[in-house]
Amino acid sequence: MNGETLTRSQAARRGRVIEAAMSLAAEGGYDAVQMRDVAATAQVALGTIYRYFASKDHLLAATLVEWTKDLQRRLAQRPPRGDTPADRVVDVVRRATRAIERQPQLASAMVTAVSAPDPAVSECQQEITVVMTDVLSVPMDGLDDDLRLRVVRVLSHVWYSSLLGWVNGWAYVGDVGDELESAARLLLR
Amino acid sequence: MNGETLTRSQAARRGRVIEAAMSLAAEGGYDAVQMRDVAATAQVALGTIYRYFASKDHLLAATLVEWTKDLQRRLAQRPPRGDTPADRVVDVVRRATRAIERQPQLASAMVTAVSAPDPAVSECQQEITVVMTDVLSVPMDGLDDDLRLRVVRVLSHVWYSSLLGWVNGWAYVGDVGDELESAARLLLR
DNA sequence: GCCCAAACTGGAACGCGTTCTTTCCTGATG
DNA sequence: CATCAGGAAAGAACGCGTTCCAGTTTGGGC
Repeated sequence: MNGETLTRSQAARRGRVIEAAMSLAAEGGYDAVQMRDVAATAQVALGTIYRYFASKDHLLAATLVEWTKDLQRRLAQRPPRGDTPADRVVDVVRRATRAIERQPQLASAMVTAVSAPDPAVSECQQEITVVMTDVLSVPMDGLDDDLRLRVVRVLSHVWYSSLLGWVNGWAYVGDVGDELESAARLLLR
Repeated sequence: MNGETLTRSQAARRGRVIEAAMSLAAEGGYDAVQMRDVAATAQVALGTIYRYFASKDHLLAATLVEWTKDLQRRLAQRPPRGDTPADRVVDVVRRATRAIERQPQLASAMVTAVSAPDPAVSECQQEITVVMTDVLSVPMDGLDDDLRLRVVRVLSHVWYSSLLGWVNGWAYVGDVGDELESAARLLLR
C-alpha cells in the first residue's frame, strides 16, 4: 500500500479521533482530553491514535489546523469591513475572537497544545502560520508588499502572545482584540 | 512562626533547589530537569520541593524570574547605546539575546516553563512582565508616555512570541533579534 | 531545658502520556 | 482462493510529575 494516502476506513478512524478530541476539549479543556478517553470515544485502540499522531499535543495541534482553516473559509466568504487597513484588520481579529469565545475550552486546549515544544507540533505551527498570515494579509490589500509582510509578522506575534496570555491566565479574552487593535493602529498609522 | 518570611536554613534550601534546577537545565534542558534529580542534587526530599514550588514549571519559572532580574541589573549598569530610541531598543535586545545564547538549554527550559498554563506560573509571568517592561522602556526614554507604553506592549509580545518560536523549533535564535529590530523600527519610525 | 507545631525525610503510591507485546483482522496480490 | 505483510485491538508496562504517609528533626515559646 502507498505510504502516503489513507484508505477510506483509515481516514474515517483519523477523523473520529480528531472529533473525539474536539468534543472532550470543548467540555473540559486540555486536561479533559485524556488519551484513553479519546480512544474510547473514537472507538479506537489507544495505540492506534499514536499511529496517526505523535503525541497528545500533536493531536490537538492538528485539530487547531482544521479549526483555523475553517475560520479562513468563513472569513473569506464575507470580506472584512472597514475604510482603512487598520479598521479591516481589527474587524477580522474581532470576528476570530468571537469564534474563540464560542468555544473557550476548546480554543484554550488547542492553543496550549500548539505552544508545546514538540517537534511533531511545529509542522502544525508552520501550517497555521501560513493561514494566519493570509488571514491578516487580506485586509491590508493595497499596501506596499514589504511593509505589509513586516506588519503581518508583528501582528502574528501579538496575536499569538495575547492568546497565550489569555490561556495562561494573565490576560482576559477581551485583551486579545484590544492588543491587536492597539498594535494595528500603531503600525498602520 | 511568621507565614511569610523564611528562616535562614529555609532560604538556603530554596536556593539550593533553584540552583539544582538551573544546573540540570543548563546541561540537558527542560526534560533533564527531573524532580527526583533536582531533589537529589539539592539534597532535599522530593516533597520539600513542593513546599516551595507548586510544580516543576513553577520552579523553572521562578528561576527565570531570578535570571531576568540579573539581566535587568546588568543592563542598568551599562546604559544602552544608540542615537535613536529604536537603535537603543535593538541594542538592549541584542545584548539579552547574547545572554540567552550563552545558556541556550537553560534559557529554553525556562521559556518552556513560563509558557505553561499553570496558575502558579502566572505570578512569575506577571513579575517578569514588569521587569521586561522596564527593560524595554529605558531605551525609549523621552518618548511620549502613552506612545511608549503601547510600543512596549507590542514589543513584549513580539519578544515573547519569538522566543517561543525559537524554543518550539519553528525559528532560529537569530530571528529573535531580527524580529524585534524590524518591529522596533516599524513602530518608532 | 522542655514542649509542640510545623517542617523535613525517605519512600510508597497514584495518574496519565507514551510504549510495548501479543493476538487478531484486513485487504491487496499472485 | 490462498497468502501474507501491515494495521488494529486489547491491555500490560514504563516514566515522570505529583501526592500521600509515617516517622524524625527543628526551632521558637514557656
